Amino acid sequence: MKNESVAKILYEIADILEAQDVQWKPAAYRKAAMAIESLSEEVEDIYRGGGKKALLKIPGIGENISKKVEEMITTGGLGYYARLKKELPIDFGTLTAIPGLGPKKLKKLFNALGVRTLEELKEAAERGKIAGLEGFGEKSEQEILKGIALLEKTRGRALLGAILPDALAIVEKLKESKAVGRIGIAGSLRRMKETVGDIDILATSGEPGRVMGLFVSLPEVEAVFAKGMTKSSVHLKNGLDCDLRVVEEDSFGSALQYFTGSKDHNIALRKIAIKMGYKLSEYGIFKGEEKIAGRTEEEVYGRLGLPYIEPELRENTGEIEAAQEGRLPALIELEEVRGDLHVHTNWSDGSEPVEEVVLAARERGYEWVCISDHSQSLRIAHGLDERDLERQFDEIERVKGGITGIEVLRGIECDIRKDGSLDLMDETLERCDIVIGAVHSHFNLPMREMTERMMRAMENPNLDIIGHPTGRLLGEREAYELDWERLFDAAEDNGIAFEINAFPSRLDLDGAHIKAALAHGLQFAIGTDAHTKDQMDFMELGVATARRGWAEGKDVLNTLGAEDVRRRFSP
DNA sequence: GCCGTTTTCGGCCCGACTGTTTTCAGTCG
Repeated sequence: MKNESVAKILYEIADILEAQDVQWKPAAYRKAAMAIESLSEEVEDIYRGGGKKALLKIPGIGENISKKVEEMITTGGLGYYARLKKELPIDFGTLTAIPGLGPKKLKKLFNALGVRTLEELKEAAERGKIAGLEGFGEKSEQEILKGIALLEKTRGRALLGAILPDALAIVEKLKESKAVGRIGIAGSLRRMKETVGDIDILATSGEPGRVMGLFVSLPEVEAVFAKGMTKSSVHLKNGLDCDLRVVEEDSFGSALQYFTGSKDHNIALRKIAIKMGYKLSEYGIFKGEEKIAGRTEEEVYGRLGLPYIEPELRENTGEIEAAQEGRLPALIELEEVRGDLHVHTNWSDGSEPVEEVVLAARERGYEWVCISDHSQSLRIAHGLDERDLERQFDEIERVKGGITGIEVLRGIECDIRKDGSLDLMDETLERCDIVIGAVHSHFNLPMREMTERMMRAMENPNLDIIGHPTGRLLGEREAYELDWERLFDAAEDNGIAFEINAFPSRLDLDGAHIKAALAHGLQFAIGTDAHTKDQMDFMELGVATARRGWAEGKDVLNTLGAEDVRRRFSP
C-alpha cells in the first residue's frame, strides 16, 4: 500500500474520531498521516527493511498506529477502519474539502439526512433540506453549494513556478494603495515549496478596512469566503485560495514568522518559548502581559536564543536543532550562480537559435552557459545524431567568435536507453564538455531495473550528470521508482552529479533527496531545462529547491567558473 | 494515541472568523 493511501485512511480515521467527540486521538492520527505523507521513502519499503520497529522510528507513529500501518501493508486493509467506517460511512476525505464543513457538521448532516457522499450532499443542499437543521441556516446551505461548485472545478496544489508570478502581481497591486504599509508573502510560497496549496499575504495598515475592500475586489478574485478587519479569504480565478491578513506594525515580524510556517516548525518554536517561560503567538513573544518581541523575525528568533532561520529550512526537519548548535548551512544564493547547465536551442525542441540563447544567458549575468539539446532517440524532439552534434559544435564555435563576455560549454542531454547504454557513440560524447544522461522512455520498468539502467549509464566514463533523476512531472506521481542508496553509491564511485531540474512543469528532486545525496558527499548541478529564453528565469526555482535540501554553494556546480566545470567533468 | 532535559503520567499551539447559538461551537490555518 502506497504512502498516499495509508495517509488517506489515517486522515479519515482522525475525522471519524473527531466526529465522535473523541479527545486527542484525532490529532495523533493526523500527525501520523502527515508523517507518512511526507516520507521520501515508501512506508512499505521501510517496513520490509526493518519491520514494525522501523515504523516506530517515524515521529508521530507509536505502538498502536504502527500496528495499524503493519496491518495495512500486510493485508491491504484495516479492520479498525472498517469498523469505524461502518458506524459513520461518510466520505470525509472529499467532503471536508468544502469550506465550512468539518467532521462534526458532516456527522450532523449524516444523522439528519443520511448524507454520505458529495452527490448526496449536493442533492440535499439543492432541495433546501439543510437550511432548517440545527446549527445550519440559509447562509450555510448556500455556502455549501458554492463550495461544491468550486470543488468540482480543478482544485488542489499548483506548481511554485506557475503561482509565484500571480502572487507577486497581487502584492504589487496592493502595494500601490497608500493604505498599505509593510507587505509580504508568507506560507508555503515563502518557503518556496515545489507545490503550493494557497497564497498567504501579510500586510500592515492604518486603515485595514480599506485594504480588505481593495483586496476582495481585485479582478483576480472569483469568490469571497470571508472578509474581516484582520483577515479575508478569497478564491482566485487561477484556482487557488488566497488569504490576506492585516496586522499591527509591531507584530509584523512575529506574524510573518507565524504565517510562514511550517506548522511543525512553529509548534517546535512555541514549545521552546513555553520552556523559557514565554508565550509565542502571531502577535509576538510575551512574558506575562509584557510583549518582548515581534517587530521583526530576527527579533523573534533572537528572543528564543536562535539565529535567523531561512524560510526554506522551516520544516522542523532538524533546522531548529542545527540553529541551537550553530551549524545552520550558509545556503546557496541565486547571486552565486555563474551559469546554467541545461538549456535547449532550436537544434532540437527549443525555440531559439544558439546565438539568442547565449545572449539571453549573458543578459542574466552568467559567465557561462551549457548548450544541451536532445540526442537522436528522442525523435519527437528532433534529437541530434553524431553528425548533427558535430555541426552544432561548429555553430557554437562561430557564435563564440561573435559574442564576448560569456563562455559557451558544449553539452548534450543524452538519452539513457532501456539497457543503460548511451544514445551516442563514445567518440562523440568524449568531445562534449558536459554529458547529461536522462531517461525518456520505458518509464514503467520495475525499481530494480530502472536503478540498474541508470547505474549502467553512470559507468560510461563520458557521463557527467544524471538529468531530471526522478522523472516526476506535474499531475503524476513519481514516474518511476529508484533505489536511491544504490544510485548514490554508484554516483559516488563514478563522480556523477545529479541535476536539480528547474523546468516549471517538473517536480523533480525534492529537499529530502538532496539532503540524502549531500550526506553521501554528492554534488548537484542546476539546469533550467529551458526550451525558451524566458524559461531560463526558473533558475530561481532550482536554487530554492537546492536551498530546501540544505545545499551550500560548494554543493552546487553552478557556482564554479567555466574552466572548473570543464575540469570537473573531463575524464 | 503519542511523547518525555518538566514527565512512563499528564500534558497535547493559539487565535480569528462565521453563522446562528443570545454566549458559543465548529472550522480553519
